Amino acid sequence: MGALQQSFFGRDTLTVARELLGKKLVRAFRGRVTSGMVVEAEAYIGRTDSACHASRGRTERNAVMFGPPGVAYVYFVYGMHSMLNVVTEPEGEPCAVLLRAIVPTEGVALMERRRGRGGRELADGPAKLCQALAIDKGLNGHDLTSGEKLWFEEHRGFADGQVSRGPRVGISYAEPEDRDAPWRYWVAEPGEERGV
DNA sequence: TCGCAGATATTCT
DNA sequence: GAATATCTGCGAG
Repeated sequence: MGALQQSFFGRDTLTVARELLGKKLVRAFRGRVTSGMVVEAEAYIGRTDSACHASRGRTERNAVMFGPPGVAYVYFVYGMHSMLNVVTEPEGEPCAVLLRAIVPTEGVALMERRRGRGGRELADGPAKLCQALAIDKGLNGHDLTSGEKLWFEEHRGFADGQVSRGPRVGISYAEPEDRDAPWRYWVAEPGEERGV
């Protein structure tokens, strides 16, 4: 099958964030498969980005970002929410892409069960996405190129006209110049999002 | 339909 | 002890 390899992730973070749109995120858990198409992502560029966790130096929590690309960086915030990131750029560069939203494609019923909700609210936020796919900190450091448990596949692409760019969300603590950086990418018209 | 405040646990100072 | 890359519920319009 076509799990995306390290060569895809080991590039410029903004490029990876942009090209991740339209890719399929697949999760295998307890013999069942759930998946969804990525429609929103944000880039966090460690060294020069005050919004990135790694900008304040290496800690035990963000150590994964300093490792090789193609690895999952999962962390906890607000006491109840997990978030899924993918490490990018060559090893030693603490950069990552935060996945903010997906459109469910397989295992929708199971996701609704895990979320206790359905429809558009199913996985249109970083924490919702993790809950829908049963992602928790146990997957921190997981190798996404192995094709096990959690990985990315080719699915479809989006033309530039369908992709919007803008400032990132929830990083008011960052320096103004980083706050305003248009490093968030999302699909303006997925086409079938309102179908359900 | 929109905007605001509370919740909850891990991490860092 | 304080802060956090959020979500949900509630109340008013």
